[in-house]
Amino acid sequence: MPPKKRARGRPLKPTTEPGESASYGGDIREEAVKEKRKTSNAKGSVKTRADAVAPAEKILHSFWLMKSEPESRFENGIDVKFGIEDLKALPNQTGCWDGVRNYQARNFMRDMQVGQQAFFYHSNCKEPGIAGLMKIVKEAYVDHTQFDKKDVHYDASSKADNPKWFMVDVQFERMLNRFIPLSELKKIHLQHKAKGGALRDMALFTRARLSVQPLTSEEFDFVLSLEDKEAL
DNA sequence: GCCAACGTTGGC
DNA sequence: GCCAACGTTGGC
Repeated sequence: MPPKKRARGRPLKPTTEPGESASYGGDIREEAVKEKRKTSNAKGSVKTRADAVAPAEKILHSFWLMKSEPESRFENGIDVKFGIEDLKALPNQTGCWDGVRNYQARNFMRDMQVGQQAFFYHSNCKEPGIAGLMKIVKEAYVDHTQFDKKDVHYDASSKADNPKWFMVDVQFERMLNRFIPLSELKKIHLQHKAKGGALRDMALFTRARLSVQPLTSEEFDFVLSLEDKEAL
């Protein structure tokens, strides 16, 4: 992989570990495990034994939304700004998505596969929303910034022999034909929640604070289709 | 700049 | 293992 400048994810403060059993980490997968246990448990009891069931297959998501801040904001004297234009400006238009310090978001990054697409979402700014598309070009590997005392996302609790935090490499793919503002997505989400539709359960609204989130292919296609339609 | 939502921590 | 206090996210 080309060595490159950094792209930063949502500059979350380093948190100390609650252990790997993050409350939401792989929630969907856990649901799948539960289902599997139910059906494969001969006694059909509520109680299940972990060693009595076959491991559930990993349910892998294929589409993603990743948040970053396009406007300057200083954290410990360091500017955490990283918008889609910053990614575009890097060599090979590629950067590593470092600085993610949330277990659920980390787990999703570890599920990412090379070639998958992600929306670049602008957060904490004048007009939040989806700016463009990028591609995962390197699967999850250790986020070196957790060991760098000078880095905003330094995590003293993470040990080199058992790193807590990971990142992926992303490459700019293209801008959307138009910026899709959060406000518009929200209106659609509310409509779909009331009457049904692709965005009824979109993580952007059901898990607003999650900085790396999966989309179903229906959600992805729907959002993408908006770029060629008139703004609401 | 406010503050609701919610993830994390730590006391018990 | 509960849950109150705390800290952060991120829209508004």
